Amino acid sequence: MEESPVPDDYDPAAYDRPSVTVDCVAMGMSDGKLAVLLTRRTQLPFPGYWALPGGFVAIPEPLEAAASRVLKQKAGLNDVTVDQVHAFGAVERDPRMRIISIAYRALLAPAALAAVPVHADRCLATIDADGSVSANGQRLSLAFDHAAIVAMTLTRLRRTIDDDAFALVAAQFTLRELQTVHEAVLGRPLNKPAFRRRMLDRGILQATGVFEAVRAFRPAELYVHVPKG
Amino acid sequence: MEESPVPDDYDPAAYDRPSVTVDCVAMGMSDGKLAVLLTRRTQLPFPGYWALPGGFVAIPEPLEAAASRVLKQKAGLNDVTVDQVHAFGAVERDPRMRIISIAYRALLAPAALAAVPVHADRCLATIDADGSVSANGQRLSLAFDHAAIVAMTLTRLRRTIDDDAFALVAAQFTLRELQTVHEAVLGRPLNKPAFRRRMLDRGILQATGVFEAVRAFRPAELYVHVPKG
DNA sequence: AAAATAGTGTCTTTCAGACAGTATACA
DNA sequence: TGTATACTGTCTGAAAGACACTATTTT
Repeated sequence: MEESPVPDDYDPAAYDRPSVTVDCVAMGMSDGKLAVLLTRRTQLPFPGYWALPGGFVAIPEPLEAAASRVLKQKAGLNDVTVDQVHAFGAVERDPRMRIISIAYRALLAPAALAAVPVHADRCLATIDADGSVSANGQRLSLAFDHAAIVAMTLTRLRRTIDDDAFALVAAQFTLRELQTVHEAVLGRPLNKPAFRRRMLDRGILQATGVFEAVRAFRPAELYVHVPKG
Repeated sequence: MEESPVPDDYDPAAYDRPSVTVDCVAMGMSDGKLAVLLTRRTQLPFPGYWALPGGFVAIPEPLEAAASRVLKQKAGLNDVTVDQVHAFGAVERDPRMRIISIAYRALLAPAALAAVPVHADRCLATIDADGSVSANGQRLSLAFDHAAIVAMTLTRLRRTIDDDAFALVAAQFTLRELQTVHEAVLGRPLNKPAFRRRMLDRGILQATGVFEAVRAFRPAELYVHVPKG
């Protein structure tokens, strides 16, 4: 029970190695709902399916750098901060060969999301309250285990939404916009006075004295996020 | 900006691949403190350093299976449930070559932990409140980035201690024992009446009517954990 | 003035911390 | 009876839900 088939002094280069990829869950607010960026596959496996943008990790490349590179190459997104979600390593998750994929998530501000061109092979799909993905009211079947990746990413985001919501609004935002982000991510309505109290009591919001562009009715004050103190 | 150096139709087998390992943070309660199982390295790199038990992932082997296998081979632990913590992929984390390591944590009941034989090349170290690791009051320098792995594992465990504490006590336990686990993991004392109320109000504890073995003073009642309802 | 949204005051409930008290075991 | 621990009663304060209210803007 004590001897390993992989002793410390063994040369790791002698082993067969799995391939390692990163898959990116790039999310943002679109039309009041949480959206995720998908690319359409053209090759086997899963031709024609929607998938998360992903790519292989190069040998001298840190994992986060690979995820950032993928977002730049596949969606034209520059300087995106990514956070690791989970490593997915089921043996049969790719039918071709053993591929371990490390999922990263990116939170895009409204302007960044709107700047991503959408065309036949790239779309913005909605993440529903149950973690499923849909477009035009139609639920999508994603390639590989990407549905599970999105679902787990949503679960994680719900735990950290108090801090992460600021990455999903513009630099200046109204409390109603912030509440909409929370509601879209959590998948349920929130109590307005309680939400405002809770946010303002945290001491990380600063009123600007400026109000949003005039709409049909009373405009709301704009706030900025000042982290820490 | 649109063309990737790793197009979908490229043969992934043609790429250089990193090695992939798992490292295991096997934790349990020892002497009222949170402890972690370490093995001493005998080979380069980091000869003589304490390290987390780890090993390479085989091609047809799921990641969780690799972590379980490592714990069986390196510590004689059978049927251990493991949970993924994080994938560590800094380029220089192993000076020999590019190795991406996926960290798993295991929670050991007191009996399982006590059954692991400790000798010159295996020890139980204490995880301190700040996430550092020490033995005999002496802070240890761990091999590779294993100190960061332990620290992140502790951070994660603190978020889920309400559910995970039951894996760190025996099948029957007193509320004081349960509180000691919470306090050891959180690194701070807890209010006794509040803790008891909170645990009992969850409806997942069942009093057995049996009391612990008589000690110097009044013995406490034993409880069992009944998940869900 | 009507309509619609921004923003607030306040009641109630829930729950955790604090602290003192009672209960039960052994020496 | 003393001592140390198990366990509980109750006060207080913090924070969230609910709901109605006031405030401000355009039409």
